[in-house]
Amino acid sequence: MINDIDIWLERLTSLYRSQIRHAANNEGIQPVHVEILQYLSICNRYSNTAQALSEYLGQTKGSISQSLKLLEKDGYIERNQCPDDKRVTRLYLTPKAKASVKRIANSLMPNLGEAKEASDALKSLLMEWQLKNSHQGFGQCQSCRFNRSLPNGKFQCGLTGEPLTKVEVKQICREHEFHSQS
Amino acid sequence: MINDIDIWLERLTSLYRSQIRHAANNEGIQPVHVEILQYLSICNRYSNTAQALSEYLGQTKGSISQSLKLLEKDGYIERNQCPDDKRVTRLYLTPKAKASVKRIANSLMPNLGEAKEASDALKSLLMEWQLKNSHQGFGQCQSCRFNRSLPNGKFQCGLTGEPLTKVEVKQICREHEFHSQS
DNA sequence: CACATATAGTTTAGATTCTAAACTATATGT
DNA sequence: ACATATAGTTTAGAATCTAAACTATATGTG
Repeated sequence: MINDIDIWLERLTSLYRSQIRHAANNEGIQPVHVEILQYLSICNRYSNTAQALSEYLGQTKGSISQSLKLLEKDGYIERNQCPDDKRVTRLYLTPKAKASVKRIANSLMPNLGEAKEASDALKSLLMEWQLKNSHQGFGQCQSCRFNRSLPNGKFQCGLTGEPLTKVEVKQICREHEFHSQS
Repeated sequence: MINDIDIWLERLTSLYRSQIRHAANNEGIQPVHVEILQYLSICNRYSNTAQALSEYLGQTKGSISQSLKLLEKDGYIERNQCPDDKRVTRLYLTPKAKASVKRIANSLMPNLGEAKEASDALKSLLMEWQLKNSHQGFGQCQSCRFNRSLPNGKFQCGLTGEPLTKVEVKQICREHEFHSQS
């Protein structure tokens, strides 16, 4: 027997995808491309790679690779080989892509960001889910167990030791882990 | 600027789809087919049609039609022309399909149905969303403005006038509308 | 009744995406 | 030096998606 929460989640998912499809149509690109651009607009500087995208969107590397080729051809992204690890190619949004992402964000669920309780509920749902499936990764630094608050009001990543600005602490990171419960 | 709730929703959506994809793999069918079977397992007797599926999943009728053809060939669904309106074909899950749906439900988010607050938050999110986009439809009768509670503990649909059992009042209906806010 | 229009669903063709597997290249560990 | 792991690309074939044309039934109007 399917329970209530599955039904709501199912419906939310379908609705969200419908909206993404519609937004993609308006921009003249594919739904997956919207998701890729969105991810790149909210991920941090450790997480802007094809591999991370593949994990985040749950699709094969090959599929992502093809989408990226198209997005580059159409002037939405730029690629840079990482000097520290030459296997890695970092991805960057062009101004054209940033404008698209902005338009899309405005078209999705206007003014829904205000719903504080809903936001908290979604977060805790996600947390429980990821913990249960030991499917770690992908969350904002501000909710990560590696994140430290410094006395000066700034933040620091306990994994890399690097300082994080107020903007960066809200970005999505591959290495994100929730605080463990018990 | 993308806000928090968009990020959580985005992530929940991606995770959910990953799980569906995985479940579909285990069953040897396509992800869309899982969604179709799930919908048919929770919709009521007015809503088990190709048209409703097309609206619910936000895909073209052609696409749905093709999926249904495959599902019928593989013994997951049966079709019956509706005697009252011969344009309509009603869809029914076979025992094989019901078994699949059961396995899939168990593999998704074990024990997550208990989270009462999360369930409420999702519901109110959905409600706000559907109202804002005047995108009505698809919800459980128990939250519909047409649903009436009878003195004997049973329910009645104000649109069709038909009585609803305790099971039916939890099913998904095409004609569902939330109570309007003001 | 005749006609126009709306709705449910199917079919077709072409573009796109997805997956799986083989492949290149760089890093890491012993 | 060697085995193994990781990042990413390429390829081929299967599946999906969309859009548009099409059939069939219902409904509304003069």
